[in-house]
Amino acid sequence: MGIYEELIERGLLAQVTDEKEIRELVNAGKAKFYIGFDPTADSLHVGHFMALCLMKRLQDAGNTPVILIGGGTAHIGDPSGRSDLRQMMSKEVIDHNVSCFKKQMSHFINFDKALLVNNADWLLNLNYIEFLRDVGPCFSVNNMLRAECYKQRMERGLSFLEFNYMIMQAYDFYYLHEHYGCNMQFGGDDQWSNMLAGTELVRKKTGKDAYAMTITLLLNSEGKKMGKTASGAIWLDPNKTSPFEFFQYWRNVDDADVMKCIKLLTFLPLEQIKEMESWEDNRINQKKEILAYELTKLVHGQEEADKALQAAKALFSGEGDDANMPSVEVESGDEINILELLVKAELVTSKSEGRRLVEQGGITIDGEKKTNPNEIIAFKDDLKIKKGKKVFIKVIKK
RNA sequence: GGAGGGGUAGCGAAGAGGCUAAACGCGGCUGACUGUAAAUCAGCUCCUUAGGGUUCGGCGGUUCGAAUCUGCCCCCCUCCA
Repeated sequence: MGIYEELIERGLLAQVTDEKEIRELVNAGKAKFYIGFDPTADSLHVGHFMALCLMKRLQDAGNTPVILIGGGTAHIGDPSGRSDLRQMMSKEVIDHNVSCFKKQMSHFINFDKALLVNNADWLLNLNYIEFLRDVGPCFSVNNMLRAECYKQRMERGLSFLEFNYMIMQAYDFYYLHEHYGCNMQFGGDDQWSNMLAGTELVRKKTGKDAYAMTITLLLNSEGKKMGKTASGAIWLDPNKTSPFEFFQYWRNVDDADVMKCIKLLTFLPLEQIKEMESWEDNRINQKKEILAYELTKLVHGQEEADKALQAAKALFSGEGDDANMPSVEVESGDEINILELLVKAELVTSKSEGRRLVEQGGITIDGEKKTNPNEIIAFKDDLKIKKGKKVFIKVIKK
């Protein structure tokens, strides 16, 4: 089985421009493919994770990844699937984010056999008139307006700035094709129209074929994007989302989504996954544990994954070692008001919220349920606080 | 540039001088039931030193009293040019 078949089997591919050609290219390890990353935050998140995994898979099969950092396109902002205008980012912020991305990706991709480019290097110096005369004739506004990615914005308003995003992305492909021999583009399925614009531009300008394929968007059984919680994205940066939180996110996915995630995101061999599919229902929690462990290992390394697993076992089933429980340091005297403690430990954002929690019986400290919001807690070295059913934290006195 | 409509809590959306810290829905939190799942049910969901305090795009004004009336400003949408 070739890598292409494996990708299909895992359900990773959403759309391709030319199945036969792409299959041959990829299976022969002859694809030089690019994926764009918009540096709109200072860390990659789970949404990027799929793309990184796909890159790794293809790289392992002998293909060459080209990682394109959208340092230039970030100045415009992609309107695809967006209901509102993106905030314009300053050059300093973009540069900072770019460097953070580089660092994170290097844990993942073998850069000896990959390229990393930043489209700021060619987009920022374009001359408007020259550029328009160069690629402008290749784009039909009529066609662009029909593109799915603008639909939503056609109703709410689309600025000319954002309208140009597609052209920039298409130009990237053309540029990479010319300068680096890049013959394929990958991206999220929401990028499909932008990517098609690229293959068409390459064809019109050079007469050569270029290919595009999209990765399935990671949706849960309700059709919502995964990798987000109420408080924001799940980040790959351990300082923004701790390995334990990361582990717990996957440990808690819906039953209906477990096997899909395992297929899509882990590197477990397909035979093993098939075997897991035949497991009885009561092993669902084992599956979730495997999913969480594998993904944590991929992103944060084996050691962190082991720690997260141990901590989870200690907290939820009483086995294992609770030394790896997530912790925070708090400055305090030997006694502290319970509400103040909760706020300082960042378990709640206000004392009102803490008061509510305590009154509703949601706080347990060192195994003892607290219901009096005015209680003064003796604070010697550390306290184990449980908030609700799933949030555990060890508060250490600074 | 002209005409009209609009900006209310994380989101959607009521409210049109006091009874409004602001209906309702979603989301979120806690509890019950469970399997660290889903579904369901109950409560909670601005801050607080628990006395109060600060909110309805922004800054002023009228009034005993303003999310509600008013002046200017900012932003968004629709139609016309």
